[in-house]
Amino acid sequence: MTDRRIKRSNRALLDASFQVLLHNPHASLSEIANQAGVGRATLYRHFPTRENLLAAIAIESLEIVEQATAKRLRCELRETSAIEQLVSALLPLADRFHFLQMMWTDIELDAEVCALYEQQMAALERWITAGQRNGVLSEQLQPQWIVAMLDSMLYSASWLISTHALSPKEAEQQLLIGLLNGISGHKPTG
Amino acid sequence: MTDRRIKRSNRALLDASFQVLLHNPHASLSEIANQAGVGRATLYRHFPTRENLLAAIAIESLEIVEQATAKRLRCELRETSAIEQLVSALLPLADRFHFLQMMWTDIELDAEVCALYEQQMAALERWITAGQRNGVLSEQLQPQWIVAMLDSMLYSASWLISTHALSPKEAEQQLLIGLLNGISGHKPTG
DNA sequence: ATTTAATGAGACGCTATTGTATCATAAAGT
DNA sequence: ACTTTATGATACAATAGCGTCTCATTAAAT
Repeated sequence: MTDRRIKRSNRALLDASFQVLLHNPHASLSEIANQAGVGRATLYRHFPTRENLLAAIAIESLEIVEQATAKRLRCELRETSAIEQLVSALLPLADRFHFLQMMWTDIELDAEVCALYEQQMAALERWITAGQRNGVLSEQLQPQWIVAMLDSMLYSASWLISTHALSPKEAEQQLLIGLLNGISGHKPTG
Repeated sequence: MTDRRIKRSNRALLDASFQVLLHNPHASLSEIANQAGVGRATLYRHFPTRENLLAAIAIESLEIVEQATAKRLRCELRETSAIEQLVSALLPLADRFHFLQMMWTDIELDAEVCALYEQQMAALERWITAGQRNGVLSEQLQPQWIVAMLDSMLYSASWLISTHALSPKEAEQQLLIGLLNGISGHKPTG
């Protein structure tokens, strides 16, 4: 019933377009098709319009993130190690965050993208609020600000990794210290 | 000697293009010229190419940032309040950071842009390194990571302000707490 | 008042990209 | 083996944006 070629082309296109657009947001659909090893016509058969393609990548990205976080977010946040684990799980996906942020202007009009995004944001905010109740997270900060910090620091980490300023290991370490303790010198040790 | 009209058109173009591109990165030069209340031909007389225009905005943005920070960065970082003052000075310029980040792919090829950028980054890193020596900033973190955190959190703040999720005042407060102390609950108070 | 030159309006050619349509081929399903 | 259909190649029309040029107008400089 379902032709294997469809799935194969679809994968090749989603993978290639993600990689190509990540490094050149202005890339034409021809370039993308070439990089995917697929005819331009085939690209249009799978994704009728450019917006459509971008939305598809965004949705896949959001689903990947969801898959990596869903289990962790389901159980209540009780100790700091859970945050460390979340960051560890999310950091390898920083490219996806990068893409979503970079293309936000183009994809924010898509209903499914928005729905997924808001859904995940809501889940994350609930998790964080629980963490605040449990004393793991500061109650001085608003949940949405903590979400924003997490998001933007993942982006920073991926940036520094991609420019080889930091190794992935270093980046993760720095991110956790900075996120959890801030940048202040250790005055609490007084 | 110098015709006032030149300066006036130039200002109108720089201001309008910054605002327009901030909200629609794909805006055409026609739209920009319209918004500036200037003919399209005039735009081309001032900025021969699109890249040229983008670079000009970037350079102006970097100069604005430099003007706002130079004095503060010149005197050594000795106490936390200096950081708070830097953030206060920088937060109103978050739109400029936003622009630079959003257009980075398009402007990173310009020599002057790169020079200004690296120069400011270097100054900031020196300031931070001094702050670490003085015990104001954590020595566990690499200067470039602290820079990245500052940058990305300014971006986050401007985002939340622009979406009306946080008021400017709230955003500044949350930013400072998060940046200096991190998101952890107060375990040091034990 | 006269000269200078920046501007606005518009026409023009050019290129790149988009999206559609066609048709032979070859791979997959039965 | 036979049928179905996804694909690749190609041609095509349509659009949009870019960059150049011209010329009358009008503001500014002297």
